[in-house]
Formats: sequence, structure tokens, C-alpha cells
Amino acid sequence: MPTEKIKSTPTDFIRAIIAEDRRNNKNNGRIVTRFPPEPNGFLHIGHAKSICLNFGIAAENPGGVCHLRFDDTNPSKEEDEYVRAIKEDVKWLGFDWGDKLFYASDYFDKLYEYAVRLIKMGRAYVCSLSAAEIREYRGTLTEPGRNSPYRERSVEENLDLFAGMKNGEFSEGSHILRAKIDMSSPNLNMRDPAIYRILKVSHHRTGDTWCIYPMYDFAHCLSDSIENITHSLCTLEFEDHRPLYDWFLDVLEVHHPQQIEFARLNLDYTVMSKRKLMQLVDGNYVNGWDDPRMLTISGLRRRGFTPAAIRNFCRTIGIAKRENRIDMTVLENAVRDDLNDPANRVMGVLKPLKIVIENYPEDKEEELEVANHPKNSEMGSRMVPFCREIYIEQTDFMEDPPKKFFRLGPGREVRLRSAYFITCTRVIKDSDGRVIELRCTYDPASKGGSSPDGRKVRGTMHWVSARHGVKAQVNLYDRLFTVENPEADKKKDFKDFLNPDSLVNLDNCVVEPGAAQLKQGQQVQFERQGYFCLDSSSEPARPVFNRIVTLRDTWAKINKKQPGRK
RNA sequence: UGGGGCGUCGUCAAGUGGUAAGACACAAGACUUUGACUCUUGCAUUCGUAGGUUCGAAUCCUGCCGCCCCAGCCA
Repeated sequence: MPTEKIKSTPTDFIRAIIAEDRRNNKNNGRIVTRFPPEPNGFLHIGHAKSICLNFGIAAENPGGVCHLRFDDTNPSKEEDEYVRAIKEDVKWLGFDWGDKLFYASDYFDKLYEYAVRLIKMGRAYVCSLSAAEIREYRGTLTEPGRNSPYRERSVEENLDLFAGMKNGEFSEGSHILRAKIDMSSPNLNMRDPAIYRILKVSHHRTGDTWCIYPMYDFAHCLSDSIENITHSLCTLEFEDHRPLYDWFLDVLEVHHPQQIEFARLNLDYTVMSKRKLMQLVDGNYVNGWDDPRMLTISGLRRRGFTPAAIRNFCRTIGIAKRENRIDMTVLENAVRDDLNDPANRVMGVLKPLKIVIENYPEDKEEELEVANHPKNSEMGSRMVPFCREIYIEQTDFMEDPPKKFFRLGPGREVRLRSAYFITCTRVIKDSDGRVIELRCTYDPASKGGSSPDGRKVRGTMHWVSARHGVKAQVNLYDRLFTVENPEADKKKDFKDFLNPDSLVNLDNCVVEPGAAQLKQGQQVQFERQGYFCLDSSSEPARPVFNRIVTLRDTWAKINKKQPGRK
């Protein structure tokens, strides 16, 4: 009877507001949220936080829905490839938008009408200043801006010009539609912001239908309104934009979603902006958006993370307004926690050291039964071949071990997991003095891993039969950067802090035969090493494993504290 | 020095006037055929800071200090 881990969703300030709104029957009790990505890159773990929040809230509230809407208002940066990837990622994370899939571009006609309405109300005008002039007229943080000389054009002239913009009569940059608000507002967003610009670029969905495109601020709040979103959840940097959204919505007298801002996710030892991730991809610092070192959803998926691990991670970190920087260990803990119960155990040796068991008959081979999970017998067992020559981990042997080391050393006895006790009798070295092989004896009475005389051994090691093991490549992944916050040093480029050891390819690994038969993407635990899965580049003859995460390693910690000992 | 936010354990984070939850990390111990898992214990006399109100303040008031965001025809 498996006991399912019950993990309740902690209530955060946004959920508290929404619960209160339901109590007050605001919006007739409807809860409609949305996840609004721009299709100009792949989703990352920071987006997962927003996805879990928006879709999570919809799922928690009876009748709640969450839309997936692509904010595709800038055709020069957006591509259909990203749309497909984003949909796949959201689905993979375990969320369902049902038939609520939208695009801001669905609303281009409507948005255009809204703009015309603003012009007719005398609340928007066509400005013919250049980009540089507009910047100049905008003023600074401490000085008010100045009115554009085009600010008082007549409604007729504005209508005419805007139609001309739409009809492609003008070149890019020659005119722009602006909201007429207040050039002296202390909030720069209110200083007559641009709402439509000329962009003679073909759009991934509307093709060449348009040569003017709405700005994000205009399109976003109105798209939310059109979709009848009740709660527009976004990150902190849009707090300053809220007064502008309020202005558009109020002036146009349309449905007014409630915007609530929360802090975006920051994770140690990585960067979290699409722009920077794009640089890593374009500069070939990583092998694509789905490089397992990238904290993109696709990278995490390829690395072997489970959707539940990511969801649990998002639940753990919470939602609040203060700036945050999460320990990488929280993410790591989330996968370990999710994989511990379901993952089968297998044996794989990353850095092999050969052992010859001298008293084991040369021509003998046997199959030993090994449990697939130490705590769950329902997960069964498998037969693993054993013979006179086996491999163990190089790090499991020390010629001159410290007291606390309870693995193999000269004259020491250890247990081979589910196999036999062996004792090291001789160490063979090469001409450089490196240990290349061990000679051992085994105790035939200890078959299965325990001795009838009750003799105890402290160390238990994983092993693979040299005759039967399958050669494999293993990719070890580590943090992408060497410093906690690669963006902290404003004088240096974040790429200066890339970790040269973020990917280590081990191509001399050997795994038990069954491990090579795994399904691609299937997570397993290599005993005493960590969780791994078969990479998509894997081939039956040459399996390639990705290390998802290591196991907790208390020994490594103890070892670290004893300098002079490696 | 304009405007908008935020300051509770190393890192996240509850707490909304009644005497500091939880998670990760860390430390010690138990168990162990994974130095894993699991379990037990410890870990903020104190909530940026200084005053004030109150029987009582992380919570209310005032001043100060610190951090983040905003001057794209990006989102």
C-alpha cells in the first residue's frame, strides 16, 4: 500500500487575495488567470514558477481556468519554433489550457479599433519625432519631459496619419502612435508612451497583413481584458506599468483585470533571462536550448528531471514580493525527493578499477539476485551476472586509507552489493605507480552479501562484471557558473564566470547489462552515485547516460574537511 | 536628489496587536547489504534601525538606513 506524499500548497499573498475575492463574489466568483509568454525563446525554471502559479490557482479554484496566450506583438523577434516548444513545455509540466489557447495577434483588429477610439477621444496622437527626439523629449528620472510638437494634431489628422501608417504609406520610424497622458508624470511610463509602431516585418501568424504592431503595454493589458482575465499575475518590474494599464482600461471603459505583482525567481549559479540564455545558445557556450546544463524546461527534461520535481520545487520556494535567490540545493533536493521512491536501483561504475578475484574459478559465471529497491520489495529484483573479473569505482579503493574510510584497502574486507565479501590481497600498479588492478579473494559463504558467521563489514560497494558489463558514456553535469550570481559584477560579462567543468564526459564507464536496456528518459538510481537517465543521443550499442543529480554524499563532506587527504 | 517596490535564521518563507510555523542548508546522533533513504535532536530571547503608542508590537505611528525596478519605436 503505497502511501502518497501529501504536500499541500502553502497559501501565499496572491492566493489569499484571490480567496478573499471569491468570498466577496468578485467577478461572480470566476477565476481566470493566464500565462502570457512571448514566443521569442524557450521557457526556463523561472517561467515554471509563473506557470505553476497561474495554472495552479486555476486548478485549485472550482471552475477556474488558465489561458495560454502568446504575446506575439513583436514579429522581428518571434518565431513559430518557440510557440511549439513553449506549448510542449507547459504540457510536459502537467498543465492543460484546454481550448484556451490564444495569441495577442488574434486581437490585432480589435486592438487597432481601440487605438482608433483613443484617437477619436483625443487621447492618442501620431507623433513624428524620431526615436532619438522622443527620448530627448521624455525627460529624465528627475526632470519632467516636454510635450511633443505633434501632440496637438487634430483628430482628423491623427486618424488620417494612423490609417496611413496602417496602409504602409510611411517608413519605419517616421511616425508612431502615442497615448496622450502626461509628459510631466513622475512615472515615466505615463509620459505619452508609444502604443503602435511601424514594423515592416512579416508576422509568424498574420504574415504581411500588418505593418504596424501594438506595443506590449497596450496589447497586454487589453488582451487580458478581452479574455476576461480576472487576475493578471506578473513580475515586479511591471508594477510601474500598472497605472498605464489602468489608464487604458479606464479610458476605454472595458473589463478591468486585477494585476498583482510577485518577485521573479533567481537561482544560484545560473542566469535567468531569455536574453542571456539566448547568448549562451547562439555563442555555442552550450549545446542548444535543451542542453542539460541549462535551466530551461527542455534542458531539465533532457537532463532527466520530472515535472513533479519542478512543480514541487515551485511550491517549496513560495510566492512573495521580496527579491530572492534560491539555493541550488533546493532544486536538487526536489528531484531527489521525487525520484527516491520510484527509481529502480542499478549498478554502474563511472571510473572503473579492475578486480580479479583469485579464488573464484576462471570459467565460472553466476547470476545473482539484486533487489530493485531497498525499501520496496514490490519493485522486484533482477539477476545480475558475476564472474572472476569485476570493476569497482576507483574512489572506492585507497592504498593508505584514513581511519574513517570504510571502503576497500589492502587487507580490508568489504561487501560487494548483493554478491560476496571480498578481501584485497594485492595491489598492482603501472610504471608510474598508479593503481591499475586489485587482486582479491572472496568468501563463497557470503553469497548474497552476508556471512553465516555473522561477521560484519562496514563498506558496501557497487560493482559490474567485467565480462558482462556494458560500456557506456556518462555525462556529468555541474552548475553552469562558478559564482552564485554571475550578473552581480557589472564590470564583467556574465559569460566570464562560465564553469569550464559544467560538463564532464566520462566515456569509459561500465554498467550492468540491464541498465543498457532502459527506455530513453527513464530515471534510475546508480547505487551510491546518483540519479541518471538515458540521453536522447543514446544508442543501444553505446548507451549515453545523463547524471540528473548526485546522491547526498556525507563522505565527500567529511573528506573535504580533512585536508591533505584526497 | 522623481516615481514605484522590498527589508523576519546562511537561503527561501509563514506570521496581519497576544508573546517567532515550515523548507533547504548546517551540526550531532540512531538505523543501514547505497557513507543513500528514514528517524531523533539542535539551529532567530528576536523580526533593517532609532524612537513612540499599548498591559502587550515582527505586526500600529514617526524618523533614519539599506536593497531592487523605471529614461526601448523590447516584453
